[in-house]
Amino acid sequence: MSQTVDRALSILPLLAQGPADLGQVAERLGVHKSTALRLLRTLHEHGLVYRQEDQRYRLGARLFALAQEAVENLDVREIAHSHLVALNEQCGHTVHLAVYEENEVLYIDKVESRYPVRMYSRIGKPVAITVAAVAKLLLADLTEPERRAIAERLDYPMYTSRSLPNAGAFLKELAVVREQGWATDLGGHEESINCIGAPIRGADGRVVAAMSVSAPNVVVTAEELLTLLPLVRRTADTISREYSGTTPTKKA
Amino acid sequence: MSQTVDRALSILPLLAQGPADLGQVAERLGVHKSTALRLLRTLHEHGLVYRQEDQRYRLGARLFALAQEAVENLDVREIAHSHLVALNEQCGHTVHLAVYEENEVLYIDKVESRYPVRMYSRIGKPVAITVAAVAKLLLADLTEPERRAIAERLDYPMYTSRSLPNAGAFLKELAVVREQGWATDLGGHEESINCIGAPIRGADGRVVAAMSVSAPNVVVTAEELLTLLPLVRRTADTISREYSGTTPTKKA
DNA sequence: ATGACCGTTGCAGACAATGCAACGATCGAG
DNA sequence: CTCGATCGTTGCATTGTCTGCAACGGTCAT
Repeated sequence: MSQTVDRALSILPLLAQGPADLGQVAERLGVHKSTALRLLRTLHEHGLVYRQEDQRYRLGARLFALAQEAVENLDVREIAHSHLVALNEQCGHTVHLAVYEENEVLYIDKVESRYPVRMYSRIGKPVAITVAAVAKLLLADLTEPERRAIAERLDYPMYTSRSLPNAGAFLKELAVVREQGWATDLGGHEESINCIGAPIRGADGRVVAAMSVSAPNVVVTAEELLTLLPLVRRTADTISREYSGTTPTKKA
Repeated sequence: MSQTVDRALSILPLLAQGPADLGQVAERLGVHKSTALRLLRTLHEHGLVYRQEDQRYRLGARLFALAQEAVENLDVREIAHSHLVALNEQCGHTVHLAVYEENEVLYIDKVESRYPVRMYSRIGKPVAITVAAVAKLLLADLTEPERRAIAERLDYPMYTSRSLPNAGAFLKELAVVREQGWATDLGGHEESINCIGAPIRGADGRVVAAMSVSAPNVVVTAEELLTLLPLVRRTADTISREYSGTTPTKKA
C-alpha cells in the first residue's frame, strides 16, 4: 500500500538471512543505491538495523526489545504463566503455550523440562503447524471454510513416518480434535517426542491459545504421558476461567 | 531521513506499549486517519502488526521471527553457547552472554541456574548498563572519548546503595575493569545478587561480547563466587580463541 | 601512484503519499 | 425498531517527498 515503507520493511527479512552491504541491499530491492541508503538510515535511526564495523548492516537491537515488549503485553500469557509453572512442577516436563496468528502458530511461552533431556524449541519460533498438538487445537477452532483454506495452502513435510501426510488427513485430525477437546502429537514431529495439549478459551468460547506438555520417549511412554491428560485439561480450564473473568480488553 | 518510513516505524514502539485503535495511532502520530491506516496496512502486510478481533492493532508475529533469526545469526552466540552450558554444569549458576550495540547492552544468551532461586532476566532485555558486570566489560573496551560521552549521557539509577552513583564513579570503575580484564557486580543491581564477568575478544583484541555468572547471596557469598573467577576467565578465553579462529565473516 | 570500488551528497523531476470529504458499517440509546 | 454517533474505509486532486542521476571523496588493492 505504501511503496516506500514496503521497500524499507522488505529489508528486514533480507537482513535476517545475514549481514549485507549497501550494494547488496540495493540490488536485492531493485532500487538505486542512494535510495537504499536512505531507507537503511531511517531503519537505523529506529534501531531496527545495526551497522557493524565492516560497514555491513545487520538486524538491530531494538528488534529484540520490541519483540520482548510485544510478548509481555499478551494478556493470555501473563495469566497463564504461573499455571504453566505449576504444571511443570507437578509433572516435570516441558510446557508450551502457543497462539495462532495470520496463518502461523507460534510459541509465546515455555517452561523447561526439569529432566536433563530437553527438546529444542524457542519462544517466537513458528511451530510445525501440521503436526504439533497446539497447532491442531488452534486450527481446529476455526470455521470450516477457514480450516479448508488453510489446510490446502499448507505443506505437509514428513518429519517422521507418523507426520500427517496431506490436507485430507489433517482436516480429519482437526475434526477429531475439535470434537474431543484435546490433541496429541505422538512422534509426528520428532520420532521420540510425544505431546498432549488442551485449548484455552475466552469468554465467548473461542480458542485463544493452546498449551501442551511434551516429553521424550526415554522419559515416559506415550501411554504414561496420556495419564496426564486430565491434569493438563484441568490446568487449561483454570486458565480459561481466569482469562474469561478479566475484562477482555482491560488496558488503556 | 524518510518521512513516510519514519512515521511507519514510529508506530511500532507505540504499539509496544499496548494495543491501540486507528484513531489513537493517527492522533499520536499527528497524521490523518487515512494516512495512519495506510501505514498500518503496510506494516500488516509484512506481519509486523496484527489486527485483533476488536480491530485494534498489536505488534505482530513476524517481529518474533525476525528477532529470532537475528539472534541466531550472531556468530559469537553460536560459538559461545556450548561453553556457557558447560560452565553452568560446573558451577550451577545462571550464565549470561551480552553484547554492546548503539548505546545499549543486551543479553543475547542465557543458561538458567540449576538452583531453585533464579534471577529475573530475559534474552533481548536491555541490561542495567551502569551496574551490570557485562556492561562494564563491554563499555570499558571503548575508546576514552567514547566512554566519556556515554558516561555523561547515562542515568545513574540507585538500584541499591551499592549502585554506581554518577559518571565519575562509573568511569573510574571502567578504568579498573579495563586494567584487570574482568568485572564484578556485587549487589549493585539487586541487593542480594552478585555477578562476576569476563570479556570475549575477537582476533584484533577488541571486546566483542561479555559473559557473566550470577548467583544470589543465599546460595553463595560474594567471596565464594569470586573463587569461580579463574574458571570464568578461562571459559571466556576459550570462547575468544575459538571465535578468533573462525573467519570473522563467514556466511554468505 | 593509480585505478577501482563503495558509500555519500545535492539536485531537479516525477511519482507517490497526504489530507479532505463522503460513504458504509457497527453499535448503543431512545 | 429507528435514529444518531462513531469508527474504519475509499476515491481524488494537490502537494510534497521520495527517487534516480551524476559527481565527489575516501579506502583498499594492484
